[in-house]
Amino acid sequence: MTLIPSPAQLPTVRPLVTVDLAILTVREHRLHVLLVRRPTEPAEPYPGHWALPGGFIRVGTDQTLLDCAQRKLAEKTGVESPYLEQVAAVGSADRDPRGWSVTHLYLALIPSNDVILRAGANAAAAEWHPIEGDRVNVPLAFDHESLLALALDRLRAKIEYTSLPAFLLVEPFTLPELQHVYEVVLDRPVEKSAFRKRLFAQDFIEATGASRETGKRPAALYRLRYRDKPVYFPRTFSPRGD
Amino acid sequence: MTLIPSPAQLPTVRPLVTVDLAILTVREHRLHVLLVRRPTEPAEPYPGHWALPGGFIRVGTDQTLLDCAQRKLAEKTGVESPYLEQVAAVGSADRDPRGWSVTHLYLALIPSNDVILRAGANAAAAEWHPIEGDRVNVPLAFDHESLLALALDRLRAKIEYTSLPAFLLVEPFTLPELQHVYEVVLDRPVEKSAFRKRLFAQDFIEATGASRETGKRPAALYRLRYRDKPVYFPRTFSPRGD
DNA sequence: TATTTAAGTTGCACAATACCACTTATATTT
DNA sequence: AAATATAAGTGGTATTGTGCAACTTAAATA
Repeated sequence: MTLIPSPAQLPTVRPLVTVDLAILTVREHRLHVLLVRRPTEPAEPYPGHWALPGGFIRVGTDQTLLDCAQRKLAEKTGVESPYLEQVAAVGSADRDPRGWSVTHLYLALIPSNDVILRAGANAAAAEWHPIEGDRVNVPLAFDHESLLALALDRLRAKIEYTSLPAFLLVEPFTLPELQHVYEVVLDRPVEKSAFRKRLFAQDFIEATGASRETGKRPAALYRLRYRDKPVYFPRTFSPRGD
Repeated sequence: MTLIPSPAQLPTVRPLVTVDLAILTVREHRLHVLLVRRPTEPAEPYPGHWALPGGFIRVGTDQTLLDCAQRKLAEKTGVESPYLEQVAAVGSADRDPRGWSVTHLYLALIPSNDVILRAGANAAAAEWHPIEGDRVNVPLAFDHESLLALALDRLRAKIEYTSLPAFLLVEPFTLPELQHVYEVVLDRPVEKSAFRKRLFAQDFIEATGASRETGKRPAALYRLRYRDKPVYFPRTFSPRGD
């Protein structure tokens, strides 16, 4: 009996593979995260709980991990090309009661203005929830509280030395508006003069010529020179008392 | 006929889930990466090619993604607790001919001295290969060339503002040795005086009292104060001519 | 016209690094 | 033994980007 070369051994038991999104925006002077309600069927884990939007990779539909994240973002928000960044992959035997699972966490920054929330097929409702510190005001399904904390850590770390917050605003925007976004995310005041010098030194914004009337002296409007990626500053922010 | 609540729909077709490691060290004044040879059976993809060490998650064995990375690292090198960091997850329909797959890339830094290379069950040979720029001198299987580039990018970015290179040395080490590791990884000279002032300002190293004879003036030996995590410097390195 | 307020600017202080010259310790050469 | 070479290690000024505070400017309002 001749042995046919045995086919390569592929694992028959495979982990569940998902993508989850921490979609963040600034509304009413506070950072918010988009949450969806899990289905209420008792067969589902965490029925009725709030969760980060996400779901299984669709092997037939999604060409890449990033495609999958973009698809889910568009499904929930209608936003097509926001800032979208992979934060981390978290995988373990016990994070999902249905079995060994790996989730791929993406951070999305979008301006709150141009969002039309859509309840997805697998989610009864989608709502903005304000962020208090590292948490949100409702319990989350699975390990989504720690996923949210990871995304917030990433955002707050990068804000110290990048222009990421610009992606939370609609263009054109004024410098006081941009400064305010920094202050909301960092949860501390930012010094006006140093802030503006940083921006101008990198010249990643340009004046539109127009200005916005706000009741007092009008503020000049700016747009980004490059929409695709953030600018890196040579040093971090940090008030002297550190 | 009564409907039983349908069980939650889990995907029946699931991606392959793997972990790959970029294990880096400095030998003979150059950065090296550990590569293994893929099995030569024709049923295997990329038979006989060099590849980053890695493999499928073992759902029965590995409790977490990190556990899996640690297990594979120990299998190949015998090193138990090096610096190990998740770099990124890369997933797509076409990166592995056997089907939709996601790999989880980890970066490991180890001192070359205490390594005993072991050919694993699924790899005929394990060898150090010198790194030239972003590449290695042999073609790699799958998308491992771009994975390697990702790991190198991460290392080089972090070296600009952290003490990561210390994990590439055995303790105790001298400051000229540490400086040399920085220069090898950055592929540019580092200014001695500024370098030392940075180190001392963070005080993450302490003198052992002993010194190493090198032919000329002996160099003082130092050890790390904290083995678990790198130190972050307040600014990046960068020569003025940038 | 004076006042108020937010937008925007100017100038000096300060901290960390770049760069360069110098001193020190050891081995080697004369 | 003294001079020399070389790598280890130190000190001092220049430069850069931020922190901080006072100032000017432009509009709305009293």
